[in-house]
Amino acid sequence: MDKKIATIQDVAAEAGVSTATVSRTLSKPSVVAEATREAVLAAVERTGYRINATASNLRRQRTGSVIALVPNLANPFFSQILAGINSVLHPVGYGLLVADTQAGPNLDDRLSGYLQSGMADGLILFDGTLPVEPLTTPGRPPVILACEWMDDDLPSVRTENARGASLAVTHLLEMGHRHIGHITGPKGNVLSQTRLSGYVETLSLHQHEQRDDWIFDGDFSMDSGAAAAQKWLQLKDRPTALFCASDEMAIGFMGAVQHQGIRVPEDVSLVGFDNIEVVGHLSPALTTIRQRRTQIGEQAARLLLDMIEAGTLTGVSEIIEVELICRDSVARIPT
Amino acid sequence: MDKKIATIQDVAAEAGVSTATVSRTLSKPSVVAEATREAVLAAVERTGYRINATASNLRRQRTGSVIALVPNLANPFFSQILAGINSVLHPVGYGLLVADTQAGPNLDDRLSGYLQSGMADGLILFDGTLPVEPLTTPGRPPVILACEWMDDDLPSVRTENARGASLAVTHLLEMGHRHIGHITGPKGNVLSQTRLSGYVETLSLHQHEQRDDWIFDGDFSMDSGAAAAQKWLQLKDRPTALFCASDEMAIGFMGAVQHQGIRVPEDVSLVGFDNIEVVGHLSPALTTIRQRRTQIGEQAARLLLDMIEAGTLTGVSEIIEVELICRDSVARIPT
DNA sequence: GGTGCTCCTGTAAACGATTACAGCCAACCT
DNA sequence: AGGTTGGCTGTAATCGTTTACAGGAGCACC
Repeated sequence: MDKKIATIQDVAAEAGVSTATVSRTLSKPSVVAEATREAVLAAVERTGYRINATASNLRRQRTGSVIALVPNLANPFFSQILAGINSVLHPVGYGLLVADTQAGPNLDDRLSGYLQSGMADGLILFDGTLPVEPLTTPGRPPVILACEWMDDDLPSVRTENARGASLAVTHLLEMGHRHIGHITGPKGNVLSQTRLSGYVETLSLHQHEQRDDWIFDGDFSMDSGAAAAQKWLQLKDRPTALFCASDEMAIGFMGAVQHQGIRVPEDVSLVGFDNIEVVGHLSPALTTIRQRRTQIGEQAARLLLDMIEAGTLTGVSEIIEVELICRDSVARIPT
Repeated sequence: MDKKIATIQDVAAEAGVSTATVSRTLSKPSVVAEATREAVLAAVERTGYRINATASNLRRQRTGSVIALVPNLANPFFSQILAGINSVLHPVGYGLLVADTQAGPNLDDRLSGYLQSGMADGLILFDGTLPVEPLTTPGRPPVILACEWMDDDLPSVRTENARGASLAVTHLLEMGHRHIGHITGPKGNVLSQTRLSGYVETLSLHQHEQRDDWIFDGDFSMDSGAAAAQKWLQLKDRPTALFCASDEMAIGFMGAVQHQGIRVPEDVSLVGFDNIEVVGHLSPALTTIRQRRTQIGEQAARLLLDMIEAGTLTGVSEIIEVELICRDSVARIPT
């Protein structure tokens, strides 16, 4: 029978009221009389009416959705954050659009494309290396940075990266290690830089030896961890412990050295960063710095919603605590 | 200056043409005269005009987005699939909305909510256990199932699950194993069932011993793999090899038994399923069945787009090939 | 009885695009 | 010259809501 989807007109006719009343019943029930409200709701029920989001959004000059702009969607690191974002957005009627900054040709255009497209009421940016220039476009929606951040005063949600690095290195020192290396994240990334300087500063603070060839270039990926392992193996004077800027690199490193018969933690100790789920199931289970990813997502979504509702482009930032998770990848060295 | 975002009216005024011409220039450039086109494009440039997607969608009776309904967004298994979906959707101007079937209270309502919301032109469903009843709603958009599937004739994209199981078990048999166990996925899941029966049938085919206590209940998670390991350890008569219905369970199992000093593959051989990235970096690297996840996403998106453009609710299905990836987690047993 | 409230509801104008339809003009043909 | 054609453009209706504004009903108070 009802081939077509009912519109607000149909409901109005069915209930014998005007469309305005139907609309009000649905959005601000308190202003319509009890009897009318019931009649309308009954009509809604009978017609199977569902509000047309597109029309509603057009009229209300909003889109009802938020874009999460992720550097690489295939990276599982983000999925849990997305879950956190969605858990906040969905209950209040916002949809989550995801987009990949790697897809497509020109990076600059893409960011401004998303900003100006009017496809979303707000943007969650996970990539701190994007050009800032498009962010100055006049009618742009509010933006919040998650995980990474820029030097500008854009609001952001991030974790205590420097403190995480410090926790990791301090732990290694406390376990008696004196030769501590580091595998970095990609160059030019704020996370890499912050964790690296956290590592450097902690060692300086305790006046411990630092050597350039104990710092290995990585890019957060497992493969880069494995590559670092090759470098480490070739070293004459190897550090006895490594702080890895990501769990994935720690996994890659560990797999590669174990393949060569090197034992972890007896021959080399490792501390990771992130506490992704798998590292607890490795053998040895990886000692690491925990980042609460769900919480990052939730906070970012919440702060962004605040900005959207307040209609402002500026907002507060938030720092999420990190925590050292001790497992079995660090050996105690007698001093 | 330009505080407000330019509308098509502004462009029309600026270019000295009607809004219709502007619209045509942007959607079907071939029908407008060269000179006009240039004038319009220049005006677009000057005003910084971006088409308002909401208004366009309302008029065209579409939404320009597709919903991916994932059982658990935090599960990294899906992120690569989402990337595949997006890589197809984005170039043709569709957005990807992601939603979690676990969020919120009533499952039944949620699916029908998404179906009727009119928020999307199509739906990609990753959960084969959802109730089918809402799928009979009249004005619903096209739906495609990915990975999992239902007994109905909904179009789907899936991998060769039975063949994957068969490849895994056959490989173990060829390596000389005669006592082969299995860790299953969650009960009631088609993937679990199909992989389990693939396992059973392959063993039957070769007339090999099967024992109920060699089949361990799992749910695809690492924890459930670790739990299976405990059961396996308590067994008097242990299978020498296990086919795990997911890589994650294989990881959990391997971690747990290695923790007890059991060696893989010398003491127990393992084959996983999925080929998630991390398993290549484990030690030993896991032998597994590869599912091309990006391809699953791409195909699902492509088939769904076909249905959307054709305006039909029925479509073709696609089966993606699997492949055995031999690594180091299976020992050869002298026979 | 008139005035002023309060409560509720209806009218109608937006929101910003797309597109069927019609009209205009120039060129071409007979 | 008149008719036809084809290429291009403009007019205006339309998509389905929301909401400012106005209006009517009922009531109380002076």
